[in-house]
Amino acid sequence: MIDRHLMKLRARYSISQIEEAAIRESLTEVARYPADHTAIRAGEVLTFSTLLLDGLMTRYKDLSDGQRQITEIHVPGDFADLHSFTLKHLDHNVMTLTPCKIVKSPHDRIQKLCEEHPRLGRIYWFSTNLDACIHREWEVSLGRRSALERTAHLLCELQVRLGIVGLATGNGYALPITQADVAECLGLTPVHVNRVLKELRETGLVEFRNGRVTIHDIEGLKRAAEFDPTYLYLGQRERG
Amino acid sequence: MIDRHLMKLRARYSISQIEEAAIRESLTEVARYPADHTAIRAGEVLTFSTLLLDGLMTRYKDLSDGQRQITEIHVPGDFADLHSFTLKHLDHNVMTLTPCKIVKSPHDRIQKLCEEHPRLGRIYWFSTNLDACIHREWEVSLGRRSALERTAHLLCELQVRLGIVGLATGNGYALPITQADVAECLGLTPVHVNRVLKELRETGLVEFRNGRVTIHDIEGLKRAAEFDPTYLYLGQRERG
DNA sequence: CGCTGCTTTGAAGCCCTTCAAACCAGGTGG
DNA sequence: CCACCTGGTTTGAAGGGCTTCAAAGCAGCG
Repeated sequence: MIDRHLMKLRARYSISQIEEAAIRESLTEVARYPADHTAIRAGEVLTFSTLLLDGLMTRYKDLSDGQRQITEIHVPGDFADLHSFTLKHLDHNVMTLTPCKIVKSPHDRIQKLCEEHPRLGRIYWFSTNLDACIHREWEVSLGRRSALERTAHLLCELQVRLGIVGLATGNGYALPITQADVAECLGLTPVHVNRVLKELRETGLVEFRNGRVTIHDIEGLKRAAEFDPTYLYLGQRERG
Repeated sequence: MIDRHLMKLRARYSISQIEEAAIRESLTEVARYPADHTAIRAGEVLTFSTLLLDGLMTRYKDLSDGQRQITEIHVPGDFADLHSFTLKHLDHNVMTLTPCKIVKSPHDRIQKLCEEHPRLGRIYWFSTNLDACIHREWEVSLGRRSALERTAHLLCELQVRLGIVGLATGNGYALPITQADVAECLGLTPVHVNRVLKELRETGLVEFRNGRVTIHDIEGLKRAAEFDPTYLYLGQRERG
């Protein structure tokens, strides 16, 4: 059930059988949410974190004029809100982009897990810091990259992150979201996202149609995005 | 020496004398850096974290064409790179904006601190998550707010964060950085930052001159920025 | 007293937005 | 079985916010 979560962890750290069992014990209730469901509202007191098993979720903030900024996309294997373990309530909302399956991890169990397995505690701390790395890279995109670069960069990031959990090949991946969703990630209008996607398609780099990303030229796409996956901290990070 | 760090912590948590002593013991060497000094380069292996005592530092990323995006400003009392405790090397650079005084906290001591004082461990975990909150708020600014709103928002954020550590009053604070630095925070050109600052000045909201921010209308400024400080998680977070 | 780095201002241009409408596919009901 | 509806995609035309390029102004300093 939590295979993808373990794949994500093991892309950076080795996880022993004992640790794996401890992680499993920290999980409780499974739930399913429909698409476009706000799972967590900013400000509400949380007593558990949400591990995404299947589907896509996002963190987002709304502005008073109805605009919305998505600050991160979550793929299966991610905790959508592990940071709520320390924050207790969130500064942002969390919603599903697609129908999702999740499993809850109560904060008292996470605390027990961290106390009994300090190394896992540090790995989960790392995991929240990895979210911050993604936030920083998005800041760079939003602040300095052109619409085309930004779009290409997002598609590269998802290719890598979905690839880690076995949901992407070199050719592409399922991405059953709308162009409006992409626009909310990129700080653009849906109209302009549409034009950018057209350009990416016509230059033969990548195609995003019918909820699927098909990459025709991965190297060209990375070049267009100036994509450097270092910020995703792949590869084993310590022995043992 | 670490008064401001303690002020920052105590703005959210109570810290006992024992915990305070333990924190002090985790610190070693003090260092001074000149302005515009790159203290940490992306990728280099780190064995300690850097606590900023005095001055201003930033996290930033460079792009191949020479553009730069600052992803966070650090004020006295902040760790510039507590996340290096889990990341071991950074995905970004850290530099001084002004002459700075820092103190180092070796990772092995932080680990000891967290093991012997698990509550402090969680508070430091929280602290890195607070950086992520700031990153998210900046994503919103960069993605959705106009140049004027963005600028006003940054000035509000710094007013609050410097206020926590006793470096700002309701009237303003010292901010000895250039308009070009501000531009690198906001994803704008220095020229446009200059025009926006002129507008903020002429509408009587705030003045940024000679390395000092003078706030003439704090409520108006907050309104212009749609500033909501919730994301800074002020106020006591638990009993005890 | 001229150099240097920062700020300020002007003019022109472009990237992206805005507004509007057509197109298209899938689902529903008559 | 097709007309209709709905949500998403696509395209066009006009406009605006910010950039780019250029140069002048200004303060601190050797």
